[in-house]
Amino acid sequence: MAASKKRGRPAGSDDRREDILEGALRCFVDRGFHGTAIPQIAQRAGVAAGTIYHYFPSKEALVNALYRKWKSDVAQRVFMAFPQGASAREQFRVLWNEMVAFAAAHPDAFAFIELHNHSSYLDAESAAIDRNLKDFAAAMVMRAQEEGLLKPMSPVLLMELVFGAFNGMMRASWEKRIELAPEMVAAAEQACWDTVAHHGRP
Amino acid sequence: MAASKKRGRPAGSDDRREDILEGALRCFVDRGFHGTAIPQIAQRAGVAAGTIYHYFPSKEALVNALYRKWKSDVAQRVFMAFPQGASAREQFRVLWNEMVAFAAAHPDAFAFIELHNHSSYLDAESAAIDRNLKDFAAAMVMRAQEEGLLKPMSPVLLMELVFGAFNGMMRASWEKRIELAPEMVAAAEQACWDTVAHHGRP
Amino acid sequence: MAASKKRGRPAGSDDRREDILEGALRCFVDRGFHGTAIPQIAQRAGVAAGTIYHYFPSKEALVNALYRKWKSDVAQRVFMAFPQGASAREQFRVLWNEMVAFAAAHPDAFAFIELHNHSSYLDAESAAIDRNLKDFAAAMVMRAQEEGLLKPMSPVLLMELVFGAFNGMMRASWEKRIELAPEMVAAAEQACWDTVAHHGRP
Amino acid sequence: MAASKKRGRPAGSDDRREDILEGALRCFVDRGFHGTAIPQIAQRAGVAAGTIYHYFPSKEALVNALYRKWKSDVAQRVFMAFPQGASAREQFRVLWNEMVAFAAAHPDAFAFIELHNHSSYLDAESAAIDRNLKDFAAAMVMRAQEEGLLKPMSPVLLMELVFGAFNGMMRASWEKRIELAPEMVAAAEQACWDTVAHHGRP
DNA sequence: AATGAATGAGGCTTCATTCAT
DNA sequence: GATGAATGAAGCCTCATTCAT
Repeated sequence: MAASKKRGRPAGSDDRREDILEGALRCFVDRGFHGTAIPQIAQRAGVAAGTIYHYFPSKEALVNALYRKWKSDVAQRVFMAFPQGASAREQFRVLWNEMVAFAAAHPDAFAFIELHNHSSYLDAESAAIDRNLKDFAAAMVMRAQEEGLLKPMSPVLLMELVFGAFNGMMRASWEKRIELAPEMVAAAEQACWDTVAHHGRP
Repeated sequence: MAASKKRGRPAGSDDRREDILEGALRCFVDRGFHGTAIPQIAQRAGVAAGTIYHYFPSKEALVNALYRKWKSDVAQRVFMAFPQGASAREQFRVLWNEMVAFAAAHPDAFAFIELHNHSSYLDAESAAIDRNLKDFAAAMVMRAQEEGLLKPMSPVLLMELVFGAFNGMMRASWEKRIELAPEMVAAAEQACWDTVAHHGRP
Repeated sequence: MAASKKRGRPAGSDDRREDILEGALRCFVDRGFHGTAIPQIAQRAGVAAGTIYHYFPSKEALVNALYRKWKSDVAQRVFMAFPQGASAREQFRVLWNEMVAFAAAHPDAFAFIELHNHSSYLDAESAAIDRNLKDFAAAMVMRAQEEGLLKPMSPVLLMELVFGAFNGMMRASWEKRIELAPEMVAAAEQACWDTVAHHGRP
Repeated sequence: MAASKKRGRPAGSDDRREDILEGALRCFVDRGFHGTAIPQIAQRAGVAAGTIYHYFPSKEALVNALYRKWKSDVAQRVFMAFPQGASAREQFRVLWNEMVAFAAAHPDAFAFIELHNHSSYLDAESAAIDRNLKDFAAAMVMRAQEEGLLKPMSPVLLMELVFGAFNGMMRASWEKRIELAPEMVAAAEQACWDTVAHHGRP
C-alpha cells in the first residue's frame, strides 16, 4: 500500500533527516561551512534548530554525513556504470557522461563535494571515500597505459588533468559563463580524451 | 594600564601591512575566510589584533586587498610574459610556464586565488581583475581558432578545460599526491596542448 | 518544579522581556546609553547576554523599545486623566498631579525619559511619541490663552517653563536635595500655575 | 610687543590646551562622554590623539577640567554681577539676564554643564563648584523669603523650579523649538518671578 | 613638545549547542 | 520525537592609552 506516512506531519517531505541534509547542502554551497549557521540550515530544512541535533550530533558530523552521502553516490554511479570489457576509449566516454549526468542532476551536490574536498572538518572516513574513487581511476589509467593507449606519463597527473578539466567545465557552467549543450559536452569529452590519448603513432 | 613591555616593534619585517597580508594569506588558505579569526591572522603576522584595523577597515577589506594583490600579480605576469608575435604553440607554452613559475614561487597565493574565486565576500573591483584575465585568455583562444590551430568549439569552454586541468595539477601537487618535476610539467603542458589543438584528424 | 541549575529559568519574574527592559532601565539611568554594557544589563536582568538578542535585535532597538514603552505610558496617563470639561485651573492641577504620581511610582522611568530625550540613538518613531505629547500640551495652553486665563506669550515657551520647573523639582527629589511631601507638591503646583496664569495686573 | 607667539605653529589658535577643551566640548555635547572617542576630540581640536595626553592625564581628567572651567565661569559671572544692595526683584532680573547672556554666548558650554551635572565621571571637586552656586542661590532665596517677598515654601524647591524653568527655556531654544527674542526672555523672566513671588497680598 | 602607530582589553553581536516543555 | 528559548564562548571591531620617533 502507498500510505506509508505517519500521522500529522503537515507538509513537505516525510523524512526530516533528508530535509536537513538538503538544507545543509544549499547553505554550505552558498556560504561555506564556517559561513553557515545551524539556524540557517534549520530554516531551509523547515525544522527547528534543535531538531538537527536529533539526527546529527554536531555541525561537523552533519557536514561529514553530507559529504559521505554524495561522494558515495558518485562512487557508486561510477562503479556501476563502468563497462568492464569495453575499450579504454569507450570506458572514458561512459565515465565522462556518467559524471556529467550526475553533475547536471545534482549541481549543488557536485559543487559541494568539489569545494569541500580536503577541508579540515572532514574526517578520515570521508577522506577514504575520495581516496577509493581516485585509486579506481588511477588503476584504470594504468591499465590503459599498459596497452599503450594513453600517454606514458604519471597516471595520477593524467587523471588530475582530466578531472581538473571536468571541474573547470562544470564550474564555468555553474557560474553561467557557458551553457552546457550536449554537443559541447561531447566536444569537451573528445578534447579531454586528446589530453590523455597517446597520439604519437599513426 | 599594564606593563610597558611591548611598544617597540618586536622583530621581523619592517612593513606591517605586508606582514598582515602574509599572515592572512596563510590563514585563509588553511582555514578559509569564515574559518579564520582576526586574532589568528594577527598572531601569524606578529602584530596585535587591533593593529590590523590600522591597515584595513574590515576583515572583508583585508581579503579583497589580498585577492587583488595576488590576482593583479598573476595578471601582470601573464601580460608581461605574453609573446606577442610568436606562434600559438609557443604562446601557450610560455603562458603555461609562467603560471607554473608563479604557482611554484607562491603556492599559498595560487591556492588562495583559486579557492576564493567568486566568493560572496569579494567585491566588484576584485571580480573585475579576474574578468580581465579571462577575457584576455579567451581572446587569445579565438585568434588561434581563426587560424585553424585550435579545435572549433566554444572558446570559453576550451579555456576552462585547460585552466581546470592546470588547477588540477597544481592542487594535486599542493596536496602532495604528485611531485612536480620539470619533465612532468612539460608533459602536462603537451597534454593540455593536445586538449585544445586541432589535429585535423579525418 | 525541578531545581536543575542552568537551563530552566532560574528564578524571578516570568517574563524575560520585561526583566530585560527593567534591567536596561536601571543601567541606562545610572550610566547612560554608551556607558552601559550589554552584559551589565544582562546581569541586572538575570539573563545571559545572548538572551537579550532573542528579544531585541540590537542595543539601539532596546533603548528605543524602552523609551517608547515609558513615554507611551506617560502619554496614555495624561490623555486618560485629562478632564475635558473642567476649568483650565483644574486641568492644570490634574495633569500636574498625574505627572507627579507617575514620577513617584516610576522614578527610574521618569529620569530615563527625561535624560534620553532627543538623543541621537532614538529613532523617528520614538521622537514622534514625544512630539504628540508636546503638541497636546501646547494646544491646551493655547485654548486657555484664548480665554485670557494664561499669559499672552509664546505658548511653547510657557509650556517649556512649566515642564522645566517640574523636571527641576523631580531632579532635586531624585538627587535627594529635597523630600517630596504632598504639601510641597501642592505648593509647587500653585507656584507653577502662577508662572503661567494671567493675573491681570495693571 | 605684540608678537608673543612661538615659532612654527601653522594656523588656528595658539593654545593647544584650549583647542582640546573646545573640541572636547563640542564632542561631549553631541555624543556624550562615553559616546565620544579621544581621536574624535583630537580631530576636532586639530591635534594628534597623543597630544591630548600631554595636557590631560586621562579622558576623565579632561571632562572634569572642562566641567570645572565652564561651571566656574558661570559661578564667577553670577557672583560678579550680583547687585548686593538692590531689591530682590532687581537681583532676580540681573541674575536671570546674566544667565541668558552666558547661555547665548556659550550655548555648547551651557548644554554641557547641564547634561553632565552629577555624572559618575565627575569628581568631588567638580561637584563642589556646583554646590557652591546652588548654596548661593538658596541663600538669596531665603533672604528674600524673610522679607516676605517670596512664597513661604522650601527655598531649595523654589530655586529648583526657577532653574528648571530656565533650563526648559534654554533647551527648547537649543532644540530650535523656540527662537529666543529679547521680549520673550523678558516675558519668561517675569513669569518666573511670578513663580516665586508672594502675591498673596495686594 | 608633538605625533600617530601599536596595543590589548573590552564592547556589541553571533552561533553551536542544550534542555524544559 | 520536535521545538525554540536560553546559554556563554568566541568573533569582529573600537578605543583609551603608551611610546619610539
